[in-house]
Amino acid sequence: MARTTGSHSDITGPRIRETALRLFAAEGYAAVSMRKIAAEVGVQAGALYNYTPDKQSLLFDLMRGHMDDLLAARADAGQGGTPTQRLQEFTRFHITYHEDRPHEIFIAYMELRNLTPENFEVIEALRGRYEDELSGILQDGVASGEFTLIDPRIATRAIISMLNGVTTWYRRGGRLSLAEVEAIYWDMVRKAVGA
Amino acid sequence: MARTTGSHSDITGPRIRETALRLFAAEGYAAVSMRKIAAEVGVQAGALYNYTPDKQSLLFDLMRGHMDDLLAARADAGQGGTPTQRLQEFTRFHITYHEDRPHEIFIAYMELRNLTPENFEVIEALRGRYEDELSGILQDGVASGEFTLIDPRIATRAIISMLNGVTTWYRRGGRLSLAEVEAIYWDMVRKAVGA
DNA sequence: GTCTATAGTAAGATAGAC
DNA sequence: GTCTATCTTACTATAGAC
Repeated sequence: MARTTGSHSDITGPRIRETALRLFAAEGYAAVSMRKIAAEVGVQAGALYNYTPDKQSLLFDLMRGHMDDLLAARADAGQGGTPTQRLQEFTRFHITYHEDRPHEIFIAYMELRNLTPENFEVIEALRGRYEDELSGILQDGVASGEFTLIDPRIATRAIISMLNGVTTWYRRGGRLSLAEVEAIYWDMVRKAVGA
Repeated sequence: MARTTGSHSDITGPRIRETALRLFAAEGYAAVSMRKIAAEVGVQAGALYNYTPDKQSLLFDLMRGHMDDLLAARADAGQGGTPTQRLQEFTRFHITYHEDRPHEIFIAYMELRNLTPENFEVIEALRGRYEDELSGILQDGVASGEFTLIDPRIATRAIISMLNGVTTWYRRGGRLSLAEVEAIYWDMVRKAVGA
């Protein structure tokens, strides 16, 4: 798999990002060396520094890219309707979007502690924007009387935690289809908020 | 804080475990060096090896100790009553037990990937035993007609994920008391299972 | 753009003095 | 039981040839 001398920036760049993402998710940022990433990509360690100034930037760029993509995809998704309809759409969106991005969501929540303080602030702000969408839905639902929640802010965190858990066990081709998973989780979320 | 020569096995042992637990939870197993643990304990790095054969054993012993304690505490907790009563007790137990052990639960779920395969098998089996308790409650509730769940196995994972999320944000002395947190989560769990 | 080679640092773990 | 000192390995990052 190792390559000889040559120019491959259009291939190597994405491969470095994909490989780093996969390894960071599987083994953790601190446990993955630049040499290991390079070996799996098929280059020498020094070549990585043509694409990232350092290892921390590699992690940060992966996380920021994921959050930007997530927020953009969310902005494109359906947002109208009653709070119940919006909550169902949020549940469906969250599960579907992350279904084939288990690495991204895992890193986004687990590698926060390995970011420098400045980088952490940026990612945390983006994460807050995403979770505010769910908070808004829950608050609207309580206001309209559709939902019965003791504490919408805590409910936001509870629902996000529950939905994120999907990626820890769901595997395509397993016992359940994605549509079935969505139905099971929506059933629990809907009932949990009292809709 | 550094100590001079002397015998302190009764003090140093627990301090090493406490310090390693805290640092592993805060920064991750791979990111914490033996030198760093030793520095916070107040000994030199070499002294740690009087208490653990290696770093991996230190992590494994912490995780196994936590799971053993958790299962023992669970065995002592109330187990009788209807499925609804048992589910409420499980919810209360899980939140209360982990409230002042956020480091332990964080490590138990996040550092699994840093265990050797043999050690992973042991911890995973203990974790399965704990989650089986919840699965049993949910299955009994479905059988008795108290709960309406599409898939009790998925519900088990969803509820565990939701409850584990508590430790990521709950801080003693914050806006909510532990009793309030228990009430909020029980309200959502109860409704989610259709009780 | 990638290579080889290496500088400089830090890691896990051990040996032997006290 | 702890210390100092060290072995060996591995790490991030850089320099210069091609």
